[in-house]
Amino acid sequence: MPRQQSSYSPDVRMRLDSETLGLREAGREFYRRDTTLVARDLIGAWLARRYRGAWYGARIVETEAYLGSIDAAAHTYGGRRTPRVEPMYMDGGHLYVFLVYGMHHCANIVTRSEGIGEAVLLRAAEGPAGAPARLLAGPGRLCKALGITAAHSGADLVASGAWCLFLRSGGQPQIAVSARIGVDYAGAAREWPLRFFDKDSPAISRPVILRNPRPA
DNA sequence: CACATGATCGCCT
DNA sequence: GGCGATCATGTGG
Repeated sequence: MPRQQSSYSPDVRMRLDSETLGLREAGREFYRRDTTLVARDLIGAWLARRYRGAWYGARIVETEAYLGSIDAAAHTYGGRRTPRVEPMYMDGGHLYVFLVYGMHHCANIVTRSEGIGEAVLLRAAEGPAGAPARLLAGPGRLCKALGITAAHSGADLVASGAWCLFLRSGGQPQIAVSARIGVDYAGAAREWPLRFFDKDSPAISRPVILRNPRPA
């Protein structure tokens, strides 16, 4: 049977509320810190993109840290360098975007300094008020809704004019931790508690992952 | 609700 | 040549 494309309209890009533009912008040093800390601090931040003169954005509610050469789940495991992953070795604050399963994109924010190869995967976000609740609930959906593709791999989030990250202000969200999703091939690293999500968000990609879902 | 399946292609071995 | 840092749909309980 022929498969229907997504039921969401293909070109929806989330318009950023003008009031959120008053938040403070993350500078280079924010991204150069410890990758796991950055992954935590990205919960509640707004990723914004300028497209044809207007700003669009979403509030990040779920992330995963990928720890480079020591992390069997990371594309840079063992210090591997290929053309695809080269942006992951850029200075903190750049985008690393790749295609999975031949049809979905995954967006990451590079952390630490040039040559290290660590990053944070953006797994889910909430659109501005009025957007469908689960429009950005998953890494592929997030990229689709914001119009992010592999062509954006290597883009700079700091002072580029086309991208911006606004840090959360005010109340701290309740942040929960779990193992990462979809990395069962990664040996011991599959258990590492490197997934962070806003407990109260309706837009997280999956509910809490149980450690022992099916005891014998 | 909980699975199971197929789509689809760039990348790396 | 094999396989994903996924998702939408379909089945059955």
